[in-house]
Amino acid sequence: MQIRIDNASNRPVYRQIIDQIKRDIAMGRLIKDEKLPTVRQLAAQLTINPNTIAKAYRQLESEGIIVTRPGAGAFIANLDSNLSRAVRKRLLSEELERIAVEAFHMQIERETLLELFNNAAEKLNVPSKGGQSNE
Amino acid sequence: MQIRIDNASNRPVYRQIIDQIKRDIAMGRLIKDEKLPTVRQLAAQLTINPNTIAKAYRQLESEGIIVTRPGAGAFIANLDSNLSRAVRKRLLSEELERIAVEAFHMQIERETLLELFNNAAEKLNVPSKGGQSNE
DNA sequence: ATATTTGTAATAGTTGATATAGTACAATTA
DNA sequence: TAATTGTACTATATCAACTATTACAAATAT
Repeated sequence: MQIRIDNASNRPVYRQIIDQIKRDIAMGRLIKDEKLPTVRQLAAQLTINPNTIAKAYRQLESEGIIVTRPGAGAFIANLDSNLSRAVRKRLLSEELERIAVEAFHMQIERETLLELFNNAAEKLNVPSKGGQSNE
Repeated sequence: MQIRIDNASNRPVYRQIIDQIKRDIAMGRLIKDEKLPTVRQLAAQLTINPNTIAKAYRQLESEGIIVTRPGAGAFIANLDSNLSRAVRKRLLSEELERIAVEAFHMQIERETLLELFNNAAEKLNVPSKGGQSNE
């Protein structure tokens, strides 16, 4: 488990941990039922307080990303969003619109932005069809 | 000037103001040299502290989005990013990759995501070619 | 000229999030 | 039975965000 904390970032440490675990899952580096490092292990490895790791794990569990069992450890869970598909699409749209605003002010043209988008979608493992419908 | 503050949001008030002004510019609702509401006006209208508005304006000025003159007011500035094109592209890529991770966990397929992306780029005014090059 | 309006600055205080430190507990594992 | 694991709790420190208030210099209006 390779996690890098950027202390210069204004993004909270526990958030960086969440981001990177979710990213590793999306990239296929972590798969279902795989065991995550223990709270104390990861805390020692990153030299940060165990409470911070625990907070990240708690958050990931509340999102359904991992499953934890005291005494056993933390494990990657099934993919299963608890939100309706309409809500999920709205959330993503809001983020995409914010990026579009940024692109405008950064004077990045539509074609370039589309290229960056395709790179991102390909780099990560955004599935192509086959998902269940829940509109 | 129509600005809506969502007190339930975890996004800071001064950030919401920045977001909406940049959005209005990107949508063509605010154009160059147009005058923004005064700090005290907007503070009274939104019933928040003038310092919060001032903070938003200060931030917008530091980004080169607006120009302020004590005694006169705040005005929409020219489009002119101070960052290199490479840096701008990297910043946008990082945000797009984070969205791709979210899309994966939300089980939104690539085609749907592309559709949402196109909607966002069209809704906002992301220009299509013609921008200066600075790679 | 003078008074008003404007953005800015500075100080002081409150609240909430973030992170650390330390201890303890119940469930699992060895 | 002993060690490990995630969780819970209290206490403390720091920082960002926001409010409240006052003051100042530049621009505008009269």
